[in-house]
Amino acid sequence: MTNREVAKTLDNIADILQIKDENPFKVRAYRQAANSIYGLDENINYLYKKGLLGDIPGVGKAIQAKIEELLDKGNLEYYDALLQEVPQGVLDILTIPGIGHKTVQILFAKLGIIDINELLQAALNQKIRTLPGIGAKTECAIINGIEMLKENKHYTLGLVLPIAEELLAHLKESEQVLNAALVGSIRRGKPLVSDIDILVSAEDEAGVRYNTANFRAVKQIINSEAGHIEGLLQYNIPFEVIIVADKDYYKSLLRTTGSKDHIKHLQILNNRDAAKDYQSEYQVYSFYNLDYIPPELREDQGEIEAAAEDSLPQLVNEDDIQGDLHVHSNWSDGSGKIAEIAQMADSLNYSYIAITDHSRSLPISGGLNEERLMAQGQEIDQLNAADNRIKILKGTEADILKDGSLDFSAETLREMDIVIGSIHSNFRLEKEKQTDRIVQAMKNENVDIIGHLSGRLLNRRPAYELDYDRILDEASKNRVILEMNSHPDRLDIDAELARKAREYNIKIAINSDAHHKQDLKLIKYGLMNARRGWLEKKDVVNTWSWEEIKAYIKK
DNA sequence: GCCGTTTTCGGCCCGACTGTTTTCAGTCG
Repeated sequence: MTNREVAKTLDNIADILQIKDENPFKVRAYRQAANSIYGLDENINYLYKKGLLGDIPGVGKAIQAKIEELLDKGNLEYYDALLQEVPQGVLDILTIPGIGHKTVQILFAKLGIIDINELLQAALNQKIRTLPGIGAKTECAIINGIEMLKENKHYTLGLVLPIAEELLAHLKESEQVLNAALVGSIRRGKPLVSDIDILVSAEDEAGVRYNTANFRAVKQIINSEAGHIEGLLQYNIPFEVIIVADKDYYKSLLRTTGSKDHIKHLQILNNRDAAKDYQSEYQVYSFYNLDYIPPELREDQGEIEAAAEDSLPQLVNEDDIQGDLHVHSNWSDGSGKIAEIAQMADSLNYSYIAITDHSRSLPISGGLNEERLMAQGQEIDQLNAADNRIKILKGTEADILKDGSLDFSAETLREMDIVIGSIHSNFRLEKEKQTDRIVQAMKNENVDIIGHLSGRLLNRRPAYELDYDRILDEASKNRVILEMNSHPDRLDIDAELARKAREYNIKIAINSDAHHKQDLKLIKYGLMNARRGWLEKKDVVNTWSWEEIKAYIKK
């Protein structure tokens, strides 16, 4: 069992206990343990073997025993019994925006609704509005919410990529496999993907078949015919393994990477049969008289024309990244000490890192008031004095309040090396008001970066209404940096807007928004998205030295 | 259910917004 699966189980237990209206502190205990496990650096099986489960914050005797049972037997009696009372389908209802545990409890108790489909039927029949405390508006919100969820038949790249990489590594271990790669939308770095596609070249298909079926996360093989294996992985993620002869590998690599529009456009360009033995994708593109096109650009958005004219962008690379400008510590809702985060940043060869904890209007996240912010600054000064391998920057992720002001005084903000302004409340203002609010923040001379601009949460919450032309115009005028938030649930701003921002000469910061030190590595998702937005090194401020950034943000 | 330079009990982040009400409960961050 993986860390994620253990954490998810504890989270589900918390949900069921909350629906059953049990002691809220007990609920929180399960949630905290789950959160700790989500953020662990180590494999939980390893910790169990070493007898270190009890060292995980929030894991006491009772939860430790439950984790051990899970890891030993693959299931947990306590949890199975809870599921008898409150089935999984009831928990799924919690994913509908605006529906919490109390509402789920009422739906379950009064109408016996046990899954999303039954809920939709009841809502369409106007039965929900008859329940105590629930009216027509909520009923409508339920219908809209379910429709939104049904449209989202896609998985976030953050969920799928680690499993895909594991399956790829597993296949590569086998002797029969000559070449193998992730292909399809994963290779193109799309934030949401519908399945995992892997291309394999092999002389012996039977060996590949055997190996695929033996991968630990394979739930079911649906189809297995010549050149092709199809099935389901954990979380019901569909996967496909495409097997070709080695001489066809690079041609197939291009074809299976897609996108469909990109391939179609290529074929119109040159309809001759490219039945050659290519040694690389570069060679395939040169057959079409084109420069090599990186997978992230292959969406038929002008990349083929650019490749023909030798004017493709030199996309930003992982090696270019010099630091991270948005990281939370245990001073607010992060889990790591500043010193540990700095150490991790050093191991990633960064030269600077900004500690940007929440501000006071986010009390649930332990937002800092002026006094604590200053105290944090002193700790950072001490750390910088003790160790100069990495520069720790003093920052804040200050809330943009409803009227566009920030909840720190100008005086306090001036003390900071870097200030991110972000919205964490009032998501549903009308378009003009929401835009005014952000423009107001951008005009604030102390704001350097706007964090997660659109507020979208993939598969969960749509972006809020904004006039993006006006935003880009003002960002450019006020020399405000826009954040490319790397969290795979956000990837905000999206690639399309990033590309547009580039036209306005707006600079982008690819930030991790890490809440655990391990999350610093999430930057790879932001990088993929930045590349999909055609961004080059010069567009991305955290490819620059801190001195260069400082000179840029000094307005 | 966890945790403890107040350790075996008694605490354990909260404030704004929304919808349903007519003073409040539920949700969200």
